[in-house]
Amino acid sequence: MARPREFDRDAALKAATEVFWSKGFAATSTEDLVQAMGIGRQSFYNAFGDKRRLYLEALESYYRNATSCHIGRLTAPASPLAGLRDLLVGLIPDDDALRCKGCLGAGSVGEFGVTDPELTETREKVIAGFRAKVVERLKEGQRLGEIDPAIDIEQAASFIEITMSGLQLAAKGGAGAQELHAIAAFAVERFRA
Amino acid sequence: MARPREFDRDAALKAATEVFWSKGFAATSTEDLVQAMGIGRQSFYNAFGDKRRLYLEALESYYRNATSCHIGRLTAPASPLAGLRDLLVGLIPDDDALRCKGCLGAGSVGEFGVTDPELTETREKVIAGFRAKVVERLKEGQRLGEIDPAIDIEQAASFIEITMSGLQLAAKGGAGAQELHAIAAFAVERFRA
DNA sequence: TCAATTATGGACTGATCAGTCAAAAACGGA
DNA sequence: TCCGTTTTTGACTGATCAGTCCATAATTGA
Repeated sequence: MARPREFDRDAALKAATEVFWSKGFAATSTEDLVQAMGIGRQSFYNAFGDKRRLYLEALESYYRNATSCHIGRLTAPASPLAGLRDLLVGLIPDDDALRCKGCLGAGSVGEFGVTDPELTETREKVIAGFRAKVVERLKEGQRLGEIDPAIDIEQAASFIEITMSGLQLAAKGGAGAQELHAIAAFAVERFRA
Repeated sequence: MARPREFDRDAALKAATEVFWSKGFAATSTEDLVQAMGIGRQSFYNAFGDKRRLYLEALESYYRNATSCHIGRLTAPASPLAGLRDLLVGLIPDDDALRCKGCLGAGSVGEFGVTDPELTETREKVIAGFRAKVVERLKEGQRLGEIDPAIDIEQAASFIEITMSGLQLAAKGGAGAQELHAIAAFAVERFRA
């Protein structure tokens, strides 16, 4: 019983995500956003609240999608070590333009740190779920004798997370795909029994 | 034969560096800067050019100082492996407020990526010099039998760089000092013969 | 003492910022 | 058809942005 929305909310969110991803939060203006989203100013505020709300929403959907992809690569191969390798290697796109955008999640940590509790909470919730899967795969690796039994699982999981961040920052800094793929494989190889 | 500057240029630069370090480039206003630097607006533009010039200068002096500290820790111990460990552990301050500021260099990569050639050049020059020292220490480690001779030196050096970035991003994200110290030690331990 | 030069303080610029307002338009239910 | 509700459009808000202008002050060499 009211006028229906003319634009596709999901598509607009996706367009906004791209802008935030490329430019960061602070350097993105609402004008940039409405332009990229192809909607009017008031529609923007009606549908998404404000700039910060939109950023939160974009980040959340980005995390959801990225995490699901990560877990897919982590768990697809029969070999746990291969799964971990695919996880890390898969972070690095071959396409230059895509790779040097880095990771929106890493970008938000770099830009906000721990200054925004809502953002921090979202991040930690996502990471906790993902980390559990990594731990699972690491344990499996030790059970199968692929991974050095002397390695502490929790530390190894933290190490994987750190390596992911490092790879994504290096990608943003312009490192080449081949080089980064090699480093990813190198890191996982350090676990081999 | 002209009026001398009333403020200490180095101190002002240091104050500006702190602001950029805490807030990033885009989120820092010139008003923030002149306030923190304790100087007038015109003095600011006289002495430092403009906001971007000041950022470049701040980043350069930050890099110079940080790199010298890194190399100090890397080369101090007799054991190469201990040097690498001290390098990584030393990235992580115990003080919470300091630690969660992360690294200005990492921040600049996150914020600008490869979009600013001048900034990228500065970064790459610094990293090249530092990396050479890491390579040196890795070779020494292999010579002394501390480091697994099967490990490729160049990949190991890249891996150290990646781990440094990862640790600093995690610190910015609020990770604890103990946890990060443990991960740093864990990473280096992966090299042991 | 004065001329040349640079630093300083404060007002000022047009541009852009995030966000709001009001009026018109498009729909579903009655 | 007409009413209630929501979307859309475009103008508009005060605040803040980076950077400039100008008059005054402080210094040194002549």
